[in-house]
Amino acid sequence: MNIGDAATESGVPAKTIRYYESIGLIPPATRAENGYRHYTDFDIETLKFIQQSRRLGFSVKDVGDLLGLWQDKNRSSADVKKMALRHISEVENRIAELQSIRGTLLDLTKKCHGDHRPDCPILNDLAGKKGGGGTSN
Amino acid sequence: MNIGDAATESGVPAKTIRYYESIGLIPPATRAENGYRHYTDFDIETLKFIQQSRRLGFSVKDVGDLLGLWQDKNRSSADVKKMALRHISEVENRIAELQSIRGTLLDLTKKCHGDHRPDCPILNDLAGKKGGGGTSN
DNA sequence: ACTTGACCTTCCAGTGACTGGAAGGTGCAT
DNA sequence: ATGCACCTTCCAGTCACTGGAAGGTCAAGT
Repeated sequence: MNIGDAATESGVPAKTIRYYESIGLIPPATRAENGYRHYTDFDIETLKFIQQSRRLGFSVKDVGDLLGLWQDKNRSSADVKKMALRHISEVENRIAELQSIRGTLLDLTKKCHGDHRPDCPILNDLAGKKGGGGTSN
Repeated sequence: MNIGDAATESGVPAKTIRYYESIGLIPPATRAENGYRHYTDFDIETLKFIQQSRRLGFSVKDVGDLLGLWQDKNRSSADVKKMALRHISEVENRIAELQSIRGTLLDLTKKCHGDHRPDCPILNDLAGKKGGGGTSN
């Protein structure tokens, strides 16, 4: 299977497959006589594994670790779970940050009448000046 | 005021101030005879405005637009509000994505016993295989 | 006068995770 | 023989900084 088909099968773009090879996330593909990369069904599975891990927000470095665990038949599931729990906590921190940002922005937009006049509590807040109204955030 | 003091006052690191100048987000600072950049109180306010906008997750490009509106006394508040609302919707999309990721990960970690044994539903899912459990995904 | 140390300057490189594009080789059908 | 889709490598760009090297400047201390 050439890289284009591997890309279609796995959902990972050909460019990204080459990139993953270049950073050592996947081993160098075997080559045909013409120099084309060649992929097996196992390679496709690996690419799908990477794809799904990335979709769940694991960093490429973490994906490397997960791949190692996946292929280590002597792994302990505790190691995998630990990584997942740590990642969950990062995701939760990020969600909390974004919710705080959302709250502030909603508050500001509520205060802004949003018409042709220039007066705007959003800009006032960004400039560090107190808004017109009551309690914020 | 030299760049170090401007950094302390505004909360924007000196390196980042130079960077903002290099990409044209802020105009080139005036220079003292020795070549040192010189900042006024107005410059500090601008840097604080940028800092707060970035904290709220606006891209540097958006911050440029916001700065333009801030300094345009003929702006309409509707333009500002529109930008804020668009940004809120992006933030909300991102939150939804992260919550979906969080849900999937929580589900997987619940199914993983997390002990010395290698059997692990997390890895099975990443590999695209159905988990062991009864309930459908 | 000299040295030390904290500033400041510029420029180059690296981060993370790709993505786009140029320049050129290969395979297959017409 | 030609066209086209595919493959190859390598370089550059994205976003928003951040680190570091190499060197100039300034005020204080000895």
